[in-house]
Amino acid sequence: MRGVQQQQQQQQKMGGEDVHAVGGNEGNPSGFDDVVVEVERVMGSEEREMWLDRQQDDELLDVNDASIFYGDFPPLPDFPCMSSSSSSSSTPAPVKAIACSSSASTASSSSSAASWAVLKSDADEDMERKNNGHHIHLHHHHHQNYIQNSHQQEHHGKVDGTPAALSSTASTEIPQPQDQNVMDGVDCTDVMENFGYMDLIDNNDLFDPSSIFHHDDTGLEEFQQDQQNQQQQEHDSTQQQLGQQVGAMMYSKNEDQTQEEKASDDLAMVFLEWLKTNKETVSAEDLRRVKIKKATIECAARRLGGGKEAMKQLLKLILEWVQTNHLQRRRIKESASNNQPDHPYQYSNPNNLNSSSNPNLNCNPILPSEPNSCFSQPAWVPQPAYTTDPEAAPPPLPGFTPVVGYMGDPFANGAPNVTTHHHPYQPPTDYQVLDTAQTWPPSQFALAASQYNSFADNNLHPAPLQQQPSAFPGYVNQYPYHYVPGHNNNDQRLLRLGSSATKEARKKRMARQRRFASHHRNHGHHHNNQQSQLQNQSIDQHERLVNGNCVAAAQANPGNWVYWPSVAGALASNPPPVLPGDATMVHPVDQPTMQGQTYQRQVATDRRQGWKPEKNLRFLLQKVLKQSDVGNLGRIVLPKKEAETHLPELEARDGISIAMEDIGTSRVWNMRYRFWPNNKSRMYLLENTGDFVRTNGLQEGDFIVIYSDVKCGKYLIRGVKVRQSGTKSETKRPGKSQKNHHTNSPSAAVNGSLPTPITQTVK
DNA sequence: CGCACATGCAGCTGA
DNA sequence: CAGCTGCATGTGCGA
Repeated sequence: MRGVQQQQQQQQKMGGEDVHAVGGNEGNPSGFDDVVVEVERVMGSEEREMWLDRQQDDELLDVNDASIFYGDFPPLPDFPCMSSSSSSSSTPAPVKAIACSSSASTASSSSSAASWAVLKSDADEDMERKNNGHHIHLHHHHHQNYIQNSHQQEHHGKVDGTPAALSSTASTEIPQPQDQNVMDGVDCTDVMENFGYMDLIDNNDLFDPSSIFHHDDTGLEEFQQDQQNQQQQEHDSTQQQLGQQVGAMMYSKNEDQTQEEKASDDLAMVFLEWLKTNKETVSAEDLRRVKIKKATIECAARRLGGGKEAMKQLLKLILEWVQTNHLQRRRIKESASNNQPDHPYQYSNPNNLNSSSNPNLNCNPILPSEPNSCFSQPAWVPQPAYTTDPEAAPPPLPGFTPVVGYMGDPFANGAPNVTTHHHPYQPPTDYQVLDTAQTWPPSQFALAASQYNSFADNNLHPAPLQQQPSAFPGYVNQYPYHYVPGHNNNDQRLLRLGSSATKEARKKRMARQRRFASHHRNHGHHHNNQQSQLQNQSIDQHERLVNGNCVAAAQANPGNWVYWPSVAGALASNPPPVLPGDATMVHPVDQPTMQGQTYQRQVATDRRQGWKPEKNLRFLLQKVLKQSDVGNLGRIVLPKKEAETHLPELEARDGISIAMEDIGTSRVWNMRYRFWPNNKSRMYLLENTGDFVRTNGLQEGDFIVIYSDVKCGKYLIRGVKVRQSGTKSETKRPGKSQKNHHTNSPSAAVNGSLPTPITQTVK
């Protein structure tokens, strides 16, 4: 399951960010992103001087490749990488707390796994060497720990056909005579020499990484060797060679050599043409700065239809982009005559700031490498929601209002980090990590990505994260959080540059976002199936594993293994339109009986009770309680259809333990979800509800609503009392007469099927 | 008529 | 014998 989710997430992630300037990228699922293709030139020792700015970056890499990765990409908190988290929920994590913590560490390590293929132009060298040729170097760096997720490996294996590729530190170096430019195990691929830095902040415009998954290390290696040989033979590489190399690089994975060569030729021609046309306006410096993740390239190529033609097209796009955007920016920048060194990373991607400075961001959801990693326990531990004893539930961390739900907030994490480190409310790293990486379901991911895109467009509107916690809209694009402008001019400049996307680019982004959204939905179903299978195998085990991921749950139910639902179920459900501006209302039917003021009141109540509207809750089902539900039987019959649709599939009649967090009290109830055979059918029940009902004073006619937290996949339950105004408590409804067929279904709720007293008050 | 669901009730367990 | 568990049956609604 997890693997699948991760994959999906990763894919999604990729979608949002791939083409970034060197810096960054949020979502490159290292799983697939492990291999990032950076179009950059391998810095020769001699060149270092010229690349002071770059050197810094390199150092960053050296220090912490993970940091690079993170930094490079804008943290997409929304990234469901968590989905892995969600997946994680279902993921086998034998030991609760430990699992989480370990995962966290893993995450960091994995994050480092990001490998970059750097497209570099040898321009510099050429320049230095008499402009005699361009070399393309592919650096591929991996992190040893990179693959911890077996699923990922599997995935890679499938895709790449070379599972080892991911894990292996394949460094593909091409004609870089001097050195491989490997830093701390991080290999960089220099594809184009003399190529400048391409600020690809808006690279999204150019490429859609969504489909990117993997790369074939083997391919890279081969390519590298090939390139090296070539280099030896023809040290005086020409521009054409460069072009070929570029082409080869772009074509690099899994393509047979012949194909690569052909592609290279074609690409070379394209490149040459372009060079001829623009040699006067484009300098080696410019080209050198063009850095594109390999994964991005691959993805983009795929999106363009794949194959040689796609690569050609892609190359054209890139060149065009360089021509139109980059140069323009560069001129502006230069004219600005800023004293600050032209730091490629900074310049290209604001995120870099973050990454470099905050190594802890290892959990960046973007990192495909380690979905699990996101499960850093620390993040969860503090969550009051899972505390068994409501009394004991600690208040939300000061200064970090959004607790559980908020953590998941896309920008809770990313925004602050991305923009600057100055944000006063920047949550602890753990939280961020947790947030993003851990539990985000794919769907969120997509949204996140889209939001991210939005960010690019809106980044100029600063808004302290903290200030709008409640506004978190969930999946909606109307992302309330805008990146906070950096305190330093550079940051702001970067942002502006990043937002300099063309209308065309914007259109593309929008289209991509739409695609992602639909993609997620599909994935959701897929996950669901996966989950089901897993459960079939061993429910108990599954429960344990899940539990392990949710430390809080474990704490809440010591000794009790509970099932933390994976997001899958939730995802499977119709994507609930999140009401903009109110995260609480995950589903329109969320509060079927509440309307207008009543609802408002409810929200207020929720907040008072510690209910965090920021949570990304997805409405699953609701049930108007019958007498038999609130009696002493301690069980509630659940609507069959909704149960089957939104709750984990039950293979055994015993069902599964399921932790239900009481939204109102944050208390976690360990309930059992099961079914009874009934006339060739099933009757689904939620057992062990007695205490919950009593605690909430629920009576017949009241209803419960079950949500799933899309971030961590846990289930939440809410008891809603329905009382006629004036009537103190007992509202015995003509129970029997009212069938709640419709009440159970969201749609029904929408239709107002729920028992809706003329005037009702939700207590 | 079939389905979903409310609940009646038999059987079992443990105090 | 109370309480719980699980099944069976009755009821209402929709196809």
